[in-house]
Amino acid sequence: MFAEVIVDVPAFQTDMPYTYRIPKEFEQDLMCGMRVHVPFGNGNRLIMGFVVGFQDECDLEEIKEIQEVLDIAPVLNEELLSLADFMKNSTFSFKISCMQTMLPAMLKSKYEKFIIPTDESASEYFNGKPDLSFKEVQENGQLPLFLRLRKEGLVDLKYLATSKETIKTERMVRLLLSSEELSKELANVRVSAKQQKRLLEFFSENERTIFSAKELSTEGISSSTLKTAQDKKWVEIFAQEVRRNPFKDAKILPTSAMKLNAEQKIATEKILQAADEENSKVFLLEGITGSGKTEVYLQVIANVLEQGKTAMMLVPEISLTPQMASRFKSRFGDDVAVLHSALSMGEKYDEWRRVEAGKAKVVVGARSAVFAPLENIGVIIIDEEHEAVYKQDNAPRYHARDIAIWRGIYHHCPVVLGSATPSLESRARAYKNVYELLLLTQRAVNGAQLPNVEVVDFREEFGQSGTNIYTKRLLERISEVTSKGEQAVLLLNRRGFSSFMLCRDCGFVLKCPNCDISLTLHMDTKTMRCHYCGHEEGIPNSCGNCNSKRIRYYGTGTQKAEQELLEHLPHLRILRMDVDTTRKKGAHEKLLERFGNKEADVLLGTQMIAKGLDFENVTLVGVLNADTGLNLPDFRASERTFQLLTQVAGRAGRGQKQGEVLIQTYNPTHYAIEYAKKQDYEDFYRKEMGLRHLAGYPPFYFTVQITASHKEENLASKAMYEIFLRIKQSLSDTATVLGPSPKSIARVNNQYFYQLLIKYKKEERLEIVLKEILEEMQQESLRGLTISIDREPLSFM
DNA sequence: AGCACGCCGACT
DNA sequence: GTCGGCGTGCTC
Repeated sequence: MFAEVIVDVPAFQTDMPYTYRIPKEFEQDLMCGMRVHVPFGNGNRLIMGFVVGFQDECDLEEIKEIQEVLDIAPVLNEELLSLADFMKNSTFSFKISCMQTMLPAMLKSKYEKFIIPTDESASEYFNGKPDLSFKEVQENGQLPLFLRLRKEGLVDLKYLATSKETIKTERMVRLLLSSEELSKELANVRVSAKQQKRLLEFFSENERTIFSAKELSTEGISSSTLKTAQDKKWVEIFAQEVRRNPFKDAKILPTSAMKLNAEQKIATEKILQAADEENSKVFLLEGITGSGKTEVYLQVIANVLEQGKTAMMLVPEISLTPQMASRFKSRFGDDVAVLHSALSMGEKYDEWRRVEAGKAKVVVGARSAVFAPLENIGVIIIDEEHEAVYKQDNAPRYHARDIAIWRGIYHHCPVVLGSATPSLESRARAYKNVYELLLLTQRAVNGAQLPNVEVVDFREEFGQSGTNIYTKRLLERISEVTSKGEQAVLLLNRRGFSSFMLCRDCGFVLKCPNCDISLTLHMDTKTMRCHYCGHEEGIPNSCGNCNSKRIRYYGTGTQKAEQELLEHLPHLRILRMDVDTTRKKGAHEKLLERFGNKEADVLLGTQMIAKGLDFENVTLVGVLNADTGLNLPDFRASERTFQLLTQVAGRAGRGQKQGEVLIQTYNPTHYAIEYAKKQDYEDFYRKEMGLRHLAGYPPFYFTVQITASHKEENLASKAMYEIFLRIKQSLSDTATVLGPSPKSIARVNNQYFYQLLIKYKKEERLEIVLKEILEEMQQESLRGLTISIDREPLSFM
């Protein structure tokens, strides 16, 4: 018997199954979707691979044998295996990358290399150790020595592959004595053995016979005491598997379903009807902020669970919306698995395993949770479907929405895309009845109204209030609202900005030595860091160009905004929420909890405060600078600005009290701001669609971005030009190609980047042509050239 | 990706 | 002469 294996070598030449002999002892049990370790290549280094098929015979001359089987059950089921095929084809990426992306990082293998003696005469170099780490030998500069020894046949290389997965265990103590034996031992115990006596007493006072070592230690029974007791055969110590539960300290109270209004009811019923009919249609749930989309999700999921099915819900980044996670936990308790980036690798793995074992029937998570190994899915929901984070911006460049729709078809279940400000792509599909549109036009809380929005023109205020962060009008409103005991949320829009260092004398900006980009200031680590290659250096105190000491650091701006606000309104209690204050695990939740407990009057923060906050005492939302981001070279700049303003405006007036929103801007007449003021998505949609139509952008056209990179600039540009010609001749005349052009950040990690953008309506051969190009560019033995293809890119920078 | 092989320039 | 630099081809 032979197995087909996809090996962990993400490269064009190896992106295919390799055949391996199955050891006799695994012939019966090896299944598709299991992980194995196999020898690969000349040196027979060990690497991980996934079994994807079987063969009875194989006519290859040399066949190697599977070295180790890592799983007792497949980690990728049949569905996910065929999803990997879909992903590979639609994102132009390697199969192995797709498969790895679908699994928690803990299931990745790590590889190590050792040098071992093969002859006694070599033992003098090993200091009595059985082997030496290759890496350490290399770092010590001893590599040439050992390479020579290897040529003489005295040492050899040994490869080791290990799965990272660990199962957390806890030391448990079980009493082995009956109650009679216990009292006997207690009577006999020596007076000097105080600790042993304490342990016996503890067990005789308690009914339970099993305690964790941790519990006992809080009772003052140390682990050395336990060891002695174990030697005396009083107790047994054993390891028990424990779940790394990210919610173990959270206090979560159960909640029950709320009453739905008429619109919510219709939406819920339509979705449930599709679920009943096993209809894999896609709904676009367009509901104004505060219209109770979440309650619709919750009731749909509750109903689907009652039918014995499972459910999945994606959110942009759950750590940003802890309120959402706890809302799900409150309603569904331990049926919910939460998967998001703030969890540790172990926590993610344990949540994943609960899903895989069928113990969790609802998955709530960020982008990659779309691959959760749920079976029998009854509904898939994507909240805030317009968010760009649903698209992964490195390979495989998949969009969670596409994966969700694929899985919906596989499971015959509906997919719900929810948003107050749908992406134009989705809204246009609803218009063409590809998706079914469900509208929520009313705020769910009885009597809650959409807030009044006022636009304040910054230009008229310039220099008046002694600050260029706040207008007089906004300061007045903050003062008034907070004096009534109500709260305010202030958004500092940082889109398209990062913190950098600038010399006031010569204008020098500190840049990365490897990439054409300025270094970003990180106050938490006190370093300047490159976001692209990870290069790091200390914060300079003089200019590297002219030696001037007059250096200015442009921070996130939140500190400055806080400081200036305090200068004007010194009595205010301000909570600042930005990268600096939310770095620590759980800090985000804590800040929000404090704000919810009214420990502060004002919550001041960057984009992260725009989403999902639901505090009924917030009656004022201020946007300090609405314009940032409007002028980015991105055709979605207006859409993004409109979305952000609408989202943040939706934080006001969620309870009975009327809310108000104040938008400070230099562009009061820009349509994104005018429509945000009216909170009118539909009008914005029509206006923006008109502009996209004129300019020939999505959703009227599909887009594909091709990027070529090489460490020699002319080779990158030459390759891109060849690709351009090749594409141009194979496209119909309804398609256009923009470029080729150097990327706006032309050099990253000492590689030069060139790109082009294809806009097309219908090109049936495009996928094939792109695959051909990828292959050809490999075979031209243009070494060091990397081509990447991004379908429907969300950023053109 | 990463390993071995093989072909050239810079040293003992 | 040989050590080790990197370009080339291949991995069941």
